[in-house]
Amino acid sequence: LDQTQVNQLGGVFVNGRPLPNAIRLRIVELAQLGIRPCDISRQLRVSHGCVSKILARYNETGSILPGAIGGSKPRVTTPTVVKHIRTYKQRDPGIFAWEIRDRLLADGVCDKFNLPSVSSISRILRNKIGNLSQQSQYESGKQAPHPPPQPTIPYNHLYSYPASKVPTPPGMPTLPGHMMHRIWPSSHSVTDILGIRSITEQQSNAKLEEWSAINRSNFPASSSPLVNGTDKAHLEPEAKYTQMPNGLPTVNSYVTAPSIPPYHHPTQVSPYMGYSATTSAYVTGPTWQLASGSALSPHSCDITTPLAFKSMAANRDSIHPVTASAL
DNA sequence: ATCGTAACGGTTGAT
DNA sequence: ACATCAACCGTTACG
Repeated sequence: LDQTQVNQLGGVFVNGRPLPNAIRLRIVELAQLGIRPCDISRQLRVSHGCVSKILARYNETGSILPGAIGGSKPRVTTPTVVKHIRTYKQRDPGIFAWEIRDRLLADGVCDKFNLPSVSSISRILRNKIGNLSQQSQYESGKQAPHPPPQPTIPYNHLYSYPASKVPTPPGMPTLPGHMMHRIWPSSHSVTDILGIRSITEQQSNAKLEEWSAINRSNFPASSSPLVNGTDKAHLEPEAKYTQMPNGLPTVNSYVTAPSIPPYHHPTQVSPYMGYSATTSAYVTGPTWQLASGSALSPHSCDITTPLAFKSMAANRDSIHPVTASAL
């Protein structure tokens, strides 16, 4: 159950599982400081292949999050089918799943290969159509079908994919004002970000992974990643980890920094100070040890990370001024 | 020396 | 409740 391993660089990883978000975050941030990928790889002890992948993904999606793991895209349960099922159920709340199935076939909504199984239908009834009273919101607007049982934690603000595939480099191209707050990368207040993140992650590590699903429920001619992302987030049953954070993250503490200066004053955003400090706080946080244990274990390498920085700085000295100053 | 990428062994989760 | 299986994971190695 604990498949934690050590790579060639001495870094800890869990085979088959995504790198912890804290590390993903640092990869992107170091890159934004102008540090070369190969150096990031060595310093964070993450394979350069992985660094490359994460940075590439970040450049085109704007998110540091891993893709959606597992599951399968609906083969029969298309939005259209769900809509019809909802209608049937609404018209006749006492209808049986097998009756719905028959009707789907009779009404030509599905052919016999397209046809959902009875258990599928009942699952849809259970999960996607809980309350039959109000449901029109989903069709027209962008509201959750069933109200979020828990306060919606605004981690979307930190991790969501931007509406366009436009990379959000230091220059930071502008997006519609109302979604400016969604732009994730911010060189500003790393502490704030990590602070929020720790709370966020306390809530559920797995949830982040799930809602980060980019195109999982993506049907042909579907909408933007952003929409899908938020949709998915709202549609999640998410009854698994109902761990409530003691304090709620304040959206306001996240300050949007529209631009990232070419160079920072090293003291301003110093990986050495900033990261080790914030990260250790992040790691040793009170309620940090959650259920999803295995994925968190690599965080323990945070302890060793400062050492990595030190040795690097000692070794390479003035070879790469940028790197050196950043360290 | 760097970096993109495919093979590989692994996990996940909707169907 | 259980099995599939296609999605993704990070590492490794090659070019």
